[in-house]
Amino acid sequence: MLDLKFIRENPDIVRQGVENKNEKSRVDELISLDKKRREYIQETEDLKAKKNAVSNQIPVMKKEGKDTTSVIAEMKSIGDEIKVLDDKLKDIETEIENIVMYIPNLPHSSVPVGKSAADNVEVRQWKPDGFSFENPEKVLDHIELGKKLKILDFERGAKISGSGFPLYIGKGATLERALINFMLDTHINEHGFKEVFPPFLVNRDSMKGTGQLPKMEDDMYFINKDDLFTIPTAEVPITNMYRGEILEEKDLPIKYAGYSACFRREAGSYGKDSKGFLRVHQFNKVEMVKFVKPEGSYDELEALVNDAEDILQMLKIPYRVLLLCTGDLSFSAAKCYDIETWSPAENKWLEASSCSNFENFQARRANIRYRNELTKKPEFLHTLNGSGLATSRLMVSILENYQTPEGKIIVPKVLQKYTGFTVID
RNA sequence: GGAGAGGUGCCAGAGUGGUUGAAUGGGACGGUCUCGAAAACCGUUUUAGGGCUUGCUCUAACGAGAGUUCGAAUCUCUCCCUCUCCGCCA
Repeated sequence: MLDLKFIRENPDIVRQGVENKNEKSRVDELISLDKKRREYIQETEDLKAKKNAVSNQIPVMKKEGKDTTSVIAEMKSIGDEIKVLDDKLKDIETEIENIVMYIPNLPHSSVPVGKSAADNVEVRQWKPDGFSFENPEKVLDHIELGKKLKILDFERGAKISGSGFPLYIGKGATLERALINFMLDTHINEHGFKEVFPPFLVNRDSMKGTGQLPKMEDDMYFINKDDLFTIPTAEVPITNMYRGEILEEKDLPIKYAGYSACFRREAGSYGKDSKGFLRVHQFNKVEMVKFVKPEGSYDELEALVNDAEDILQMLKIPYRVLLLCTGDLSFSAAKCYDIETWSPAENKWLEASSCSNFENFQARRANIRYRNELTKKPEFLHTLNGSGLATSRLMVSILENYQTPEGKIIVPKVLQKYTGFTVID
């Protein structure tokens, strides 16, 4: 959520930012509503002040034995007036909220302006020693490998739940678990994160806090009976840990890493890049979330990307880092890097991580503040999060990059102590 | 799911219709005292929003929302949460 005062004072900046994000805005409407809102506030508060003053006199008058019936009657009519104004005010505030909750975060000045993913900028590429994009041998894709080695079963997953719910079996399941543990351990022991294991179902306020609602409601699984949403990412429960709280400046930055299953309806995306693991309704992810002071948040973003990259370097998976252009940025993000890993069978890059700085956009929605030691005032902090990383797309790269000409899979060195085996055959 | 108790400031805890944004205690911060510290004493200590002469002023908030009333932390209703007991259960 953007600051109403900021919108009021900088309508052009807001309009431009929203346009660069390929979104529509109702800034003008918002500004005129805001003006009306302030007029109503003044009117209603003047009446309330008067009412309070007179009401406080009533007990005094009674004590003095004076007749209060006419004052009471007068206050009653003022009360009715206040009620009418308050109702109007509430309507306006609801309308303002409806507009403001749909205004996206503005892109940071360092983000390239662009329309679509084609305008994203490659920042760097990394590949292990001796790696080549050319493959003399025939490479199997992850679906073929999964079937041949009996470690992935998409058909039975579909029978149990539906398409997009993969089933991991035997060494495939162990490898998945090993990967999760390896990533968590690395972030906790080497990158200074604290482990958290969050709930997978969250309430409506949490979904609003991180920006999934109201805009993306159709993409979320919803349990009507209990008014709960399955999380699309651990970002939601972890960021909302501090919703409505004021933190101490000395405790910042706060860094959490947590595993969760992630649930996405992916409404309307059937057919496109949807085979196997490429687009699924349930996947596993280790998420990193940071709560930081505003002034250092862009350094924290760079560090966050590096922490995610570390995992891939240890796994020896080729990857590249993209700086997303304005048009490809998500609703809540001010700046975002995607990390894509290489799939030799698809012969393309697959998005495995997204690291974003939300500045105070989420903090404002979720009302997460810290007390500035200098000013002693509560201020909104900045939130960031990054996948570190999502296993499903990463699993594609691991299986495909680590296959042998005979169609076996070598377990990456760093995962071997977690799996207890070195080859899948 | 059933029965009961309860949700007040950083914490503890009073307050059952009338200047109560809230007693009292603790903590924290500032000051006096001290070589220094402790103790003692004095003072400060929620947040959001509006207005203008930016310092003041007004409004709102005692789990959330609605209601009664001239006036609500206090009364009524709905919801949420916590605790205790019972039931069920990984």
